[in-house]
Amino acid sequence: MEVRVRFAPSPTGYLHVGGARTALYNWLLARRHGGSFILRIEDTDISRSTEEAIQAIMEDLRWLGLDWDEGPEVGGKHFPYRQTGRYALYRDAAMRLLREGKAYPCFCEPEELAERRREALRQGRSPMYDRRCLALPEREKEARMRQGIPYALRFLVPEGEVTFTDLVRGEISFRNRDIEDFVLLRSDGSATYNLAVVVDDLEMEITHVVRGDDHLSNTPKQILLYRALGAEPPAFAHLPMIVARDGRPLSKRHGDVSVGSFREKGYLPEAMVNFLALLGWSLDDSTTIMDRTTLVENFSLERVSSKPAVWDEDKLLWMNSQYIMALDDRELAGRIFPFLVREGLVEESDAAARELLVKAAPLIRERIKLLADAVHLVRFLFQEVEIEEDARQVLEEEAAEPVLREAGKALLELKEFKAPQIEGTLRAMADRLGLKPRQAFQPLRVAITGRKVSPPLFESMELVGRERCLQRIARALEAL
RNA sequence: GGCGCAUUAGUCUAGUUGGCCUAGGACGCCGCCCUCUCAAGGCGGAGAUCGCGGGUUCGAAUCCCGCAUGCGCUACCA
Repeated sequence: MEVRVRFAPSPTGYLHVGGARTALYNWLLARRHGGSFILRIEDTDISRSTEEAIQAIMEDLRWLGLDWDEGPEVGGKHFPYRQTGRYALYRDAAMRLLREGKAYPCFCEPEELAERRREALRQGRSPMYDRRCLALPEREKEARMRQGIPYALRFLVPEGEVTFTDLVRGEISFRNRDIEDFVLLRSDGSATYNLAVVVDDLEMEITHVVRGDDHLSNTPKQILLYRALGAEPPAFAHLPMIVARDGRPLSKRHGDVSVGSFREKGYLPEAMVNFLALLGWSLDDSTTIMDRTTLVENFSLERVSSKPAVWDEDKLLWMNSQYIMALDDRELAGRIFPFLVREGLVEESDAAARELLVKAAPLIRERIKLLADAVHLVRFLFQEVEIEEDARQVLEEEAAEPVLREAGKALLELKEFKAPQIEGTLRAMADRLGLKPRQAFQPLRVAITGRKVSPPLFESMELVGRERCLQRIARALEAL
């Protein structure tokens, strides 16, 4: 049987890392088994769903390389792939349940239900629906319906218990008497989450429901619904939550955890994917860096952990640096370039700048953990330098003036303005002045790059070029 | 209150059927080396009585029971 999985975000905000991991695991499972990965937008909550959020979620999924086989923009035979277009399906299912006596109308008002719930809690009782509308005489129900009194449709939870095998956690069971008669259709006719998911997963022939842990207690309700509809439930796998260091579920409270924000900070999608994959899953006892192919070839739900994982950005950062170091010059430059454009350092169309960046790539590769880190490291290549505040002190040191003076002369006489030659002549100069390398080179670094920290000096000078180097040295000298 | 799930170092985790675990790997941290700055790299180090308490066993992180803590659900949200 073909493996069919889905990622079903509700577009009430941006895709956050927890959602991204859920999507990734689903995608991985589909790719591992040559199945289908379906994207379905759960926008039954119209008031909170937005079109922008849908677009943003799709953009983030694409950025991560999680392509869907069916869903918005790609279509599929189970169209449409957003719940707002599937009302008829939910209604049909609900009405069928009503006809078969597996659901019943409830005329209770939301406010009064809320009040009863509060009261129950106050008295230490379980705040479950008391089925008072189920007890209504048939004639009374019909009368009220005829009068047009709005009603919600509740599922009549049967007796017994629900036991299922979660692919991550093993056997889990719930007693039905702990499950209340949940609402299927709201009084405005719209479907609630539990009804919609079941109807959709059924209609879309989903074989594995892989989702967050927070849905674990919804599962028995859904299984009951599958059975009531005369269908076999799919397999379930509940992923542990991603929490912050304080042990609470990761959320906005802990800073921006949207996938988009990581992209903007300069994380690589391949690093995100690798890191996300390892948040709750492992290949073995030692493999940490894995490319997409390795992930696809080895992913299995059996190796998914059931304990919540703490989001550790330090490790993500390290992983990102690993992926950055693995990029070749041109690729790395290509990824950094947009960040320079964003900073206004270069024009999008500046081909020469692109080439210069390619040459600078080997100098910065091991010095950045985020693509955005490159900006301040290469700024001096694209802009005249402005000496940074904390770098001025370097020029105030005693050795600064003679170094700049002598270096200027030495560089002027150099036949070939290449890193090895530059290094040779500058080291000789340092010897002549009786200075340690550091004493001799720091003032030059500040003059050329404007900062105390920069890519390797000689290579940087080569890229800046003789003329500009001499100008910068002269300027620094004037400023003394 | 009820129901459910989880519990190996600061963190991610390995540990699938009890012995190869005096608990392995990685991030982070500390030290040394390398060094023109910063990194990267190399070498080394600290850090876990495997939540707690019982039990089963020749032997338990691994099996059983109890407890504690945390989290989730308990909506006409998803």
